[in-house]
Amino acid sequence: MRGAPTILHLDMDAFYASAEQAAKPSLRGKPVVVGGIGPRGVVATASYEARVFGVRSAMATAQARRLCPNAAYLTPRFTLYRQISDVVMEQLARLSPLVEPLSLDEAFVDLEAGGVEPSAAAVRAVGERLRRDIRAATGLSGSVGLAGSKMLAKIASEQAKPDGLVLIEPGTERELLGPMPVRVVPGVGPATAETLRRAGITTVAETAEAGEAELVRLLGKAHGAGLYALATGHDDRPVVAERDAKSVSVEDTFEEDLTDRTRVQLEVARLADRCVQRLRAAGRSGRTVVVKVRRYDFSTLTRSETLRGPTDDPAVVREAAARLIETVETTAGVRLLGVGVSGLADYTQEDLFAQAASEQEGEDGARAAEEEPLEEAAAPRPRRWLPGLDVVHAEYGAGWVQGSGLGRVTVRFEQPWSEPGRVRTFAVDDPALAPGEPLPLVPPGTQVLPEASAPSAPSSPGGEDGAPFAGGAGRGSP
DNA sequence: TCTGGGGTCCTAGGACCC
DNA sequence: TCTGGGGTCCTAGGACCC
Repeated sequence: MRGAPTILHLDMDAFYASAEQAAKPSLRGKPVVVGGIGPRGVVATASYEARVFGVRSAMATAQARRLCPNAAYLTPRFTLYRQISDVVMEQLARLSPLVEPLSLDEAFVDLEAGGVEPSAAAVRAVGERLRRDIRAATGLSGSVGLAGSKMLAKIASEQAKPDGLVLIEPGTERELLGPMPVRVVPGVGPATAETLRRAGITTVAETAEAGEAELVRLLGKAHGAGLYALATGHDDRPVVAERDAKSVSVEDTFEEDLTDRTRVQLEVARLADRCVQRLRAAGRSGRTVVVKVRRYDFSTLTRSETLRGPTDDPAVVREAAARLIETVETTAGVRLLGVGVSGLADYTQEDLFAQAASEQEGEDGARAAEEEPLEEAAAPRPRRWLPGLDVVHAEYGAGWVQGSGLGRVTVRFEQPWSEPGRVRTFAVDDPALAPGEPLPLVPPGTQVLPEASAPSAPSSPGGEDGAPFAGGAGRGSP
C-alpha cells in the first residue's frame, strides 16, 4: 500500500460494443450486443443501451435476444479491437515504462515509475489528460481508477464507470472497502463467495474480522492468506511490465454435439494445427499437449501428455492429440473440443527428442500425418456473411453485414466518419461483394493532438462530440 | 435454444529420486 | 525388516478473470 495514489487502472467502457458503435454510425445510441451469434453463443459485451434491458456479459445470446430483440447482434472483430488496443497502450506507455496489460481493454500503470509527482492533484491531472487523449486518439471512452494499490485502483475504475475517474485517497481505504460485498475483491468468484456466505461472511469487513487462520481453513492456504491480505488492505503486488505466455490453446464449441468418432478425430487434428500455427506465430514451442473435451452434459475433462522436449511441429502435436482423444469416451456426444500446448520454451528449436519418439511410435502413421500439409488440415470452411463483418462492394464501397439468410445478404454502407448509411440487399454469391478490412475509427491525419484537446465534455461513447470523426479522406472510400 | 474462448493460478495424489 | 522425510515432475480438475 503506497502513501500516494500512484497506481492507475484503465478500463475501457463496454469496449467491443463501443468500438462497433464508433465504427458504425447507424448504431450510435442504440443497443448493441457483441458475441457469439450461433445457437450456443454467449455475450462478450453489451452496450449500455442494451444493459438497460438486462443484457450482460457471459449471458447466452439466445437469452439476450429474448430480453432485447431489437439490439444489433454482431460477431466480434478482434482485428479492429487489437488495433484500438495498440493505440490505447501507446498512450499508457507515454505515462510510464511500467504498464501491465490485463486484456485488450484494461491495464495497470505505475505512475511513480513514470516520474509523476506523488500527489493526489498531480495523478488526477494525469488521469484526466489520459482520458482526453484516449478519446482523441480512438473516439472511445475509458474509466480510470487511481489508488495506492492494484486492488483499490481496479475497484476505483469500476466505480468510475462509465466515462469517469475515481481517486481513492490513501488512509480512506478501510472505511471505503469495509461495507462492500466480498465479491469486489479480485479472486473472489461465485464459489468462494458461497463458501464465505455459509460461514456468515459477506462483506470485506467481516472477511477481515474472520482472521487469517479461519480463511485458510475455509479456502486453503494460498487463497485464504491472499484474501486476508487484500481484505485488510495489504496489497503490495507490483505492476509487472511484460509476462511471457505460459500456454497456447484453441477450442471450438459445435453448433450440434458431435457423436461420430471420425469427425471428432478430424476436428482434433484441425485444432492441433490451429494451435501450432498460433504457437509458431508467437515464436514459441511447448512440451505438454492438452486435449479438452466438453461433453453433451457440460461435464469437462482434460487429458495431457508431456513430450521429452519442446516442439512446434504440427505432426508431433497432432499425433499426441490423437493419442489423447483415443482415451476419451465420446460417443454420447461432444459439444466442445480443444487442443493446447503448455510448458512453453522461450525459444523455438528443432525437437529431436519428441521427433525421435514419434517416429518410433509407428512409422506409417507418422509419415501419413507428416505428408498432410498444414494448410489442408486447416482448410477454410465455406464463407459465411456474419453480421457485423466488413465488406466492400465494387460499386457502393465499404460497408458491413447487417444480416443474411435465404440466399440474401443485407449490407449497410457507411464508414466510421460518415453519416448513418443506407441498406442494400444482394445475393450471397454476388461477385461484386467481397470481405473487407476494418476501417480506422479516426481517419489518418485528423487525429486531435493532445495539446489541442478540449476539456472533456460529458458524452456517451461514440457520441456527438466526436470531432475526430468529422471529414477527412479515409481509405476505403474509392 | 442455458452456459464462448483465451488465459492464469492453485491443489492434490502418485511416481520417482535422494 | 520397518519406517522416514523432502523435493520435483506429471496429471487432472477447479476457480477465477476478461
